[in-house]
Amino acid sequence: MAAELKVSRTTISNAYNRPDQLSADLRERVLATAKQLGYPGPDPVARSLRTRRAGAVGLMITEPLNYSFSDPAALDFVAGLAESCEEVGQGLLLVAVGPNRSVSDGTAAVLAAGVDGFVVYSASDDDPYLPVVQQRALPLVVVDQPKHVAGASHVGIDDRAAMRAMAEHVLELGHREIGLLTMRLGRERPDAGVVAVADPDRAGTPHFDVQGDRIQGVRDAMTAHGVDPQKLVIVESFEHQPTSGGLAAEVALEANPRITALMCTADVLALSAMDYLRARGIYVPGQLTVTGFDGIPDAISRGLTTVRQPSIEKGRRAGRLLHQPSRSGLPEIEVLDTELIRGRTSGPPA
Amino acid sequence: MAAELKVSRTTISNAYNRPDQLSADLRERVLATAKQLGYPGPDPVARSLRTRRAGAVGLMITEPLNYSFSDPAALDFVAGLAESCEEVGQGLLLVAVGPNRSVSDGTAAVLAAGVDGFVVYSASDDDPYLPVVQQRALPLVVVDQPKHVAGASHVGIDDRAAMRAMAEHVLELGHREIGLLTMRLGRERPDAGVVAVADPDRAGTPHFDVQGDRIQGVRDAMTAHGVDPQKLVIVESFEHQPTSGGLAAEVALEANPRITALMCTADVLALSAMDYLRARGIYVPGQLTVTGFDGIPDAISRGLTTVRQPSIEKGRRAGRLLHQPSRSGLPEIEVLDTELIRGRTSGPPA
DNA sequence: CTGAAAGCGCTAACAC
DNA sequence: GTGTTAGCGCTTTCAG
Repeated sequence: MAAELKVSRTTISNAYNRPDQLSADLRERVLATAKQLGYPGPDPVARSLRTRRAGAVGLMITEPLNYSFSDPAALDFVAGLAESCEEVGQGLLLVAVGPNRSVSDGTAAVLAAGVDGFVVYSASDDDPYLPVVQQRALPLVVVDQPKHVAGASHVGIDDRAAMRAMAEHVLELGHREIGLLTMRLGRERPDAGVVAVADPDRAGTPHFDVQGDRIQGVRDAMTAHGVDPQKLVIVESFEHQPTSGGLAAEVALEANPRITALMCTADVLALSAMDYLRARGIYVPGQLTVTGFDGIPDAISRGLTTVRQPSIEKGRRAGRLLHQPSRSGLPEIEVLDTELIRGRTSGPPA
Repeated sequence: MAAELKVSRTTISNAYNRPDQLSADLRERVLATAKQLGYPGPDPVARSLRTRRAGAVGLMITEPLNYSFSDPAALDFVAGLAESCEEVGQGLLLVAVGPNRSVSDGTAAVLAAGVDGFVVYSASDDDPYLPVVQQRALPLVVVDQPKHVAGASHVGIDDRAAMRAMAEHVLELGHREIGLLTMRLGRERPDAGVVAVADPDRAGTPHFDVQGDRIQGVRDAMTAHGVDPQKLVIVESFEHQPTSGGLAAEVALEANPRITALMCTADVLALSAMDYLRARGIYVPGQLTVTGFDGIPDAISRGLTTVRQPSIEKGRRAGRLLHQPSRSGLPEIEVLDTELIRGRTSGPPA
């Protein structure tokens, strides 16, 4: 350290961190000499070690990156989180631990993150990195899923109720044969294929709580309407491609050609399904009702019947939970509101 | 440090970092005791201080966050960078220093970032944070702009040539009255308004090199075709809203109703302009030719005549430059290829 | 294969 | 308003 320019290290430190602790004149001189000597200012790492604050929060992304970066809802969440970090002058450290990477590498990355707290976004309940991030013993906020993580705060919505409301809407229109297109239900690729009808085993014990809750929501509504919930055809799209929804729609209609409504657990799925149906000359909602979930701008502008959830707000809340922890120190649960949007893609069955 | 479980600190350290340096049995015992004692493993910050490696790269974003998160081209860049970081097990630290924040706060954030290198994405040549990040004396990669930063590597395209090629295309179709819709040309909001014709002063000395080069490219082509480059109507959109392109189109057509071609420096601008024109009942390309820049998926699918640039690849390259620096240690310049896409939005003037 | 000692660069307490 | 001292938690020689 350049204490040798003329004064002690404290003075240097003060020059940078406490302008009021020394004469403006001296401070000027210190800074000038520093610049001249090429001293880049206090080392942030050393400072972090001493102050025990890293000045950043970690965002652990366990899904493949192209997944997160292609879903507007996920991006909105990140934007909201980034925004709340910017507000308080914190950095946001993306820790990507997708399937392209060995678990040990990923573990190392989580362990190496110099952060003051973690946000976990939408992980499966058996995610291998969850124990690792818990081990860090830092403030932790889980967004969306898993729904229950010991010691972690949570930000999410009532997926079951929201999806149930959507299913009520569909059932009230008169639909009885329903297909549900869902994102992956487990970390492992299903034997049946990348896009396939989920076998009862897999659909019965989903490792992604959000998907599970939404399935349950549909079944709740079916039961309430006297429809056998076992009749629901669930198609799982394991990957996240622009055409996934279309493929899933095709699989669903093959599995049960009498389906009159396709409910999707994400707008991106629904929009892709609509593209597929249009290409096939199938009219929406005349011949088939399609519903989504998320309320992304594209869905709204295309008139999709969907559930709007406040994705940006989720990010902001997650940030806030980290930046201004509750006085009790106990984890907090925030359940945000959703809104059913009746668009132009749902109508009575043909 | 929990050296007191039974052995020395070295042994603990080795247990975590050098499994081969001690008996598997002892290692087991150490790890078990650690878990029992609730020792979360080596502190990443202390380790970074000692090893002089932070395990992360910083991404400095000087534009407002909603700007970056609403432009697919910018997102693709981030995705590419994140991908290359994931590959090598590095984190990606977002340092947002937008205009919502005081310069001193932003400076502090840049100075506080515990990273091994920085990427600066698309900043103005007079950005106040540029000197700060340079002061850090870390490996630095600038993407897009400014085109020349001392000591920094650069990843970008030949904006001038790419835009010139597009202008040639437009001129060859016969257009002579051209409007150019561009992103902001300076950090300060122009006096004329958020969306306004850029006065010669402002258009003549743009602080965003990319925009400047693209303007120059259009003028090059005009000159080559014997058209007075001063006739070009340049409309600057200072902010980045979904309707910005439409507003800019309106301003351009008001300034010169004889315009037959609207060239845009971004697809998002062009698509918004198309929406506006459609709402006004103006046919593209029948009555007006519209061109874009970037080659985002939406533009391609809507048949926009545009320039495709490899945004994801830019991110990957930027990451690579940081992760595997040249052996010479000298800054490197990478100029990526672009491709002119002749879509369905350009045609002969009416 | 294991231990002792040094020190990364900084800031917080406290004395002057 | 300025200097002295101690130590954040770790890894890295170097000896045993």
